[in-house]
Amino acid sequence: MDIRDRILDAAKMVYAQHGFRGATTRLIAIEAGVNEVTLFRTFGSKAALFEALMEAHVARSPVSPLPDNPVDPEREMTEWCSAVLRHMRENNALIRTSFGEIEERPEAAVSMCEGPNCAGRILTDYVLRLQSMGIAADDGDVPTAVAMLMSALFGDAISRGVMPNGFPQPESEAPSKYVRVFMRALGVKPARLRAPVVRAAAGD
Amino acid sequence: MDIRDRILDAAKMVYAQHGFRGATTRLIAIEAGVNEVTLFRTFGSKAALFEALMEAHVARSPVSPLPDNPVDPEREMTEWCSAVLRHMRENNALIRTSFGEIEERPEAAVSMCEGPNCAGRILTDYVLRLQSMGIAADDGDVPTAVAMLMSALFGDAISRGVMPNGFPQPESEAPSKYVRVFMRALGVKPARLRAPVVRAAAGD
DNA sequence: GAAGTAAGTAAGTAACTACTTGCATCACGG
DNA sequence: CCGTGATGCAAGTAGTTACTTACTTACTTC
Repeated sequence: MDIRDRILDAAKMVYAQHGFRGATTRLIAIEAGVNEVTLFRTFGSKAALFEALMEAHVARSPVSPLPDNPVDPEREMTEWCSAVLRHMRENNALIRTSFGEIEERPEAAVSMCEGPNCAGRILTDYVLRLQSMGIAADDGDVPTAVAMLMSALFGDAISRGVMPNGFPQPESEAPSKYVRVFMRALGVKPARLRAPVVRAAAGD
Repeated sequence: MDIRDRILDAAKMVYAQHGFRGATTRLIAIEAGVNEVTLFRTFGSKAALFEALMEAHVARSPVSPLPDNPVDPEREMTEWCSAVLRHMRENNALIRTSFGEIEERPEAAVSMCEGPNCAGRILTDYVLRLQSMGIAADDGDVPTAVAMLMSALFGDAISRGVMPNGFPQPESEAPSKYVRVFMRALGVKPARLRAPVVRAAAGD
């Protein structure tokens, strides 16, 4: 791998674990397996390195889509939530650290929020489609329910490690549980009550 | 105020803003209006000061109660959520910072979680009472719904500043909106629809 | 007024941190 | 074979940080 990318990767790891102040150029260089001087020659300064890091991070954050034409809302939303949650969990230390430094370095947290912000809009649009199709009740408070679901994913990714019994068990079924509660809050009927055909795959 | 408490208060503020590494003994001393040497004479070391700080913090975190005999669930839960959310918002920088340092100093975040953990149990018990009274549907997923509501409060307190449009507007009405969605998810009827007699299940 | 105690002041120490400089090494193309 | 550019290495600089030491000041109590 390119030296620049190796340093960026190392910086990401070290930053996630130790924060900006704790992520010393020495540690980053060791983690990247390069000389500390190389780091300065490549990026100029620690601050510049972190700017590059944030840019690189937002550049390659995937955004999970939701189908334009909902067919099986429960399954579709569960898969979507699983993907979003997995992504958040993979980056959980990074998210926590950047949030913890909002006061001193807001840019980092703002970068981190682009993904979730976008995800929230995607989900909102999807649910509005469900409403207009008559699949979801038309008196549901969509923005609030979406905020709650997104917060649940966020909280799960970030806090489950510290307070495991505050979250649904087992971990692997959390997304489907969140989605079912979400659906009920918005008056979305489970598939088997809507369609003439029944479930072939009864999950639980 | 006692010098010890003045230092503890200052430490809390400075820590919330700058994190453990950034909260230098010098800054804390200035903020407390005492000499830096006094700080060391009082607590011995920076680490010991922070231990004392966490202890003091959990010692005086209030826990909002919920009535033993529910009368008006919507009002009661809304008031409770407002209180919990207010408390979280007041400490939002502190919560963020301690969460951001979980990897390096887990104790701080664990202390911060005691409150929410306890709050979650209180809410769960309350909802179970609603269920046994027939006010809430008996097929609702209480633990998951509670997790989602608590996450919503947590997320609101912590992230609203960075992504305001991810949360219900206006800020002041967020608690009541969360509660309404929560109630619907658990099949709790608004007060006016609840007759003295219980009707058959699966209304929606 | 003596004695004790809590606080301030000034100065210093050892370790660490971001960053620089100067020089050696090595791969590669002409 | 020679130059060039990327990298490593050793050393150094200036600033910061936790913590210490030695001394002074002010207030209380006997």
